[in-house]
Amino acid sequence: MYGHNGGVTTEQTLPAPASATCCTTLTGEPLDEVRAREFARIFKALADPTRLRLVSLVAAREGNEACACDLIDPVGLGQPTVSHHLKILVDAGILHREKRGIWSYYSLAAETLERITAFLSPA
Amino acid sequence: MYGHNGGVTTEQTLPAPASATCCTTLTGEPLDEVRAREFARIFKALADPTRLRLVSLVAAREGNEACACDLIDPVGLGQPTVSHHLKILVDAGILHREKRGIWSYYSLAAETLERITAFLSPA
DNA sequence: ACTACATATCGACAACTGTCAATGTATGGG
DNA sequence: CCCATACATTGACAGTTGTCGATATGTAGT
Repeated sequence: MYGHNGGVTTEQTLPAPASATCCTTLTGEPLDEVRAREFARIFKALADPTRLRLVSLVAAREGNEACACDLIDPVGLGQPTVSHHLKILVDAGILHREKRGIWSYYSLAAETLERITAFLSPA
Repeated sequence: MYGHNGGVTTEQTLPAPASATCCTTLTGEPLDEVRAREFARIFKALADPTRLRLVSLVAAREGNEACACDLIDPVGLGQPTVSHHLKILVDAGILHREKRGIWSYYSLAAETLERITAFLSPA
């Protein structure tokens, strides 16, 4: 009776969970495996100090938007590392990216943050 | 007969950072490294499908409380693995544990969940 | 004491993660 | 075209994580 859920691996570049995560709450029906994986993906993106600081740095900007170049110095890590973290946040649907000329501008994805708070709120 | 309340032990190991995380919001002042680490620790506990399902299974119970034995079969993993995940959730301050007789009862820690929603809500 | 049961802990393993240096890919200015 | 700038990608590495089987701890009943 020992269920083995071996290597459930390799999902790459889902744009955003979106559909099934809508309206789901922690205190509602017990999460099925699919939804649990989708929400875990979002929480995983927030489960790193550097990424939390990046999100808060974006949120602190006028218009909730910041250039990548403005984010590198404050977190004190290398440019490739910051780029890597930003990619994870974008893939999880927490930030939006928009290229303008040379620069990449990142902004808060309010939809996802609202979905997370809705998920946790009736606790 | 389910436990006679004789040795009810509500152990609490490092419930949560609490102090510095109080009232902190994502959209307020940019997170310093200490607070970022504290919130990352909570999100990390939620960043796993199995643990999300465990929390939702507890939340689905009457009184937001469940025995560990009720949680093992639904998630389909081994008992040591479930015990490990529950420990992580307790250490992160997301669940409370209370031993009654032979059983360990887990319940939602509303304080922590509220702090997370407060952290994300003004998004 | 012995047995049965519920849970926690340990040791090990593969898989994943965060970080960096090096390199690649645009974009705009001269 | 050449070059500097802003980001992204790659490859490598140590550290962490999820899972298991085996074992330990603890509680209650006989």
